[in-house]
Amino acid sequence: MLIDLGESDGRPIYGRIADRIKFAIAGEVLRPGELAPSVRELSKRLVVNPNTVARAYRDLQAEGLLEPVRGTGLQIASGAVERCRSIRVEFVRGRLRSAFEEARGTGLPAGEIETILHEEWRRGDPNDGKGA
Amino acid sequence: MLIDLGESDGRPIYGRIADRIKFAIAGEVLRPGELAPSVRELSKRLVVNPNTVARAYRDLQAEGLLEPVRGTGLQIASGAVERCRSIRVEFVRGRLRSAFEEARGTGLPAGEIETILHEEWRRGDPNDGKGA
Amino acid sequence: MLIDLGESDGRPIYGRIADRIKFAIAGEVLRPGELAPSVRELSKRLVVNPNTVARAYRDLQAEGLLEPVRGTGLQIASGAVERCRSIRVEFVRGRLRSAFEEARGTGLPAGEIETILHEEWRRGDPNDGKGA
Amino acid sequence: MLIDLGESDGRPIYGRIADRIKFAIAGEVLRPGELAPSVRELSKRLVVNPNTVARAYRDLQAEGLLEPVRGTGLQIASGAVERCRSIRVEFVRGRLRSAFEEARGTGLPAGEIETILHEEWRRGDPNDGKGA
DNA sequence: GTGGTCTAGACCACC
DNA sequence: GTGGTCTAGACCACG
Repeated sequence: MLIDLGESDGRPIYGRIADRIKFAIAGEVLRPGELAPSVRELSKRLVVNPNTVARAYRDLQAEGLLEPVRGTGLQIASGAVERCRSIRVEFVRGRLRSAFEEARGTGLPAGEIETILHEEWRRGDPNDGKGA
Repeated sequence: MLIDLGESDGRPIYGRIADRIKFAIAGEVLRPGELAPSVRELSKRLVVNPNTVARAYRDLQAEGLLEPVRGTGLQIASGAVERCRSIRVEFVRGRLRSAFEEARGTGLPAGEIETILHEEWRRGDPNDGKGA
Repeated sequence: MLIDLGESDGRPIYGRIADRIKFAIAGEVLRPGELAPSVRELSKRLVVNPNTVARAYRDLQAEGLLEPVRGTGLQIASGAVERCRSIRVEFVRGRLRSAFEEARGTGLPAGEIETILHEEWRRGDPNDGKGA
Repeated sequence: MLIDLGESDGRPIYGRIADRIKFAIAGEVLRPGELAPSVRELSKRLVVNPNTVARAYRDLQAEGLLEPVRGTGLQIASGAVERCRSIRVEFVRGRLRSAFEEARGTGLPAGEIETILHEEWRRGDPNDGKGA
């Protein structure tokens, strides 16, 4: 799970870690009541400074998605799934929106952008070319 | 021309200046052989430190889009238009690709992402609803 | 290491710093994966403004010789040694070529230039006279 | 004569113009008592700002190689040939010396530099490969 | 007038 | 601690 942080596109590592946790909650890979992976373990797995993971967890606590359990660790909060689902959708929406805005900002004709859009969208589609 | 840098989205100013120049070259607002606006003039217009503009121009020189003419200014290089055009489409392609990757990384079902994609794409389309 | 920038021959400081780093990489004084000296440290050692060192490092990044590691420093890139080696010989080749062109441009007979060439080449040769 | 200034290697134009004049005097293309080309004419031929040519001529006057003749122009001074000859040799010597110093400064083994040196020297030799 | 170099110092995000 | 961004202002060479 969430071993990979994707490309280092300039976004802070802690933010990407937090996002991954959110998506894992939304996808019910992590369920309410379960413990999030420990800071030490996760930092080893990601080959990242423990402080960085701690920072991600701190942010998640601030958002009410993780709750500390004394002497045990951090537990996924009860209402977390729903909140993460909408976060997830809004995340996607925001990314797409700003990508489109930037693309249009170049002055390229919309048709040309749309062509690229189709190409790139298909490119990552695992079902593409399979059949039907 | 190119007076506006758009929203301060966190990207560095010098990068946005460089982009504007690129798009101006690609759109033939600035043509090869012409001089780019002087550092001092542009810095006044944008209410920005001259060093910031200079940095943008330096980067553009490194990409071979501007050429210094001693004591005169910076001239748009001869092959600049073509290079800018390709830079522009690669820029768009890259943005879309990483947006899609991030969107897929959330674990949202592809169909749902596609829905959002359509919504957001139409949202910015100035011609939308015209033909209806 | 690389404490000395040599004579102030009119070339910009940042360029000489960048050259030193390149030569250090080519000579494997700095190896891929290691961190380059920090901007602040090096600027102190060279009694130079940190921005000046930063500019040198920025140029080296643009050449793909250094890679940023967030919050940690700048790391010598993996392919850097080879690239530096070729940079180094191309540097030498270019200097010699333009020196020869300029020399020929004076209209001095080639034989006379060759004489001076031999004199000057021997002049700096530490082994000269040894074998005699 | 001296229509070409060679590559714009970063050296100031006025300096290169002055050099060309010196070499022309040394090679007796321009002889003492003759008039140097007028500022206007030369600036047109070189496609250069007249101020730039004027600056070169000013420097040459300061060195005593050109003398103003009232209402007529600038005349090559009487002792100019000899002085230019030695200037020419020293110019070549200086260029070669600094090129060698820089080449050695890279840390490349002397043998390797010498190889490049031979290659580059032959490269510009018009007699090379002709025969004998 | 032009760009280029350099200094000094502030502020930021990240690890 | 690290690098990155930006400002302010001085100084230089060139045309």
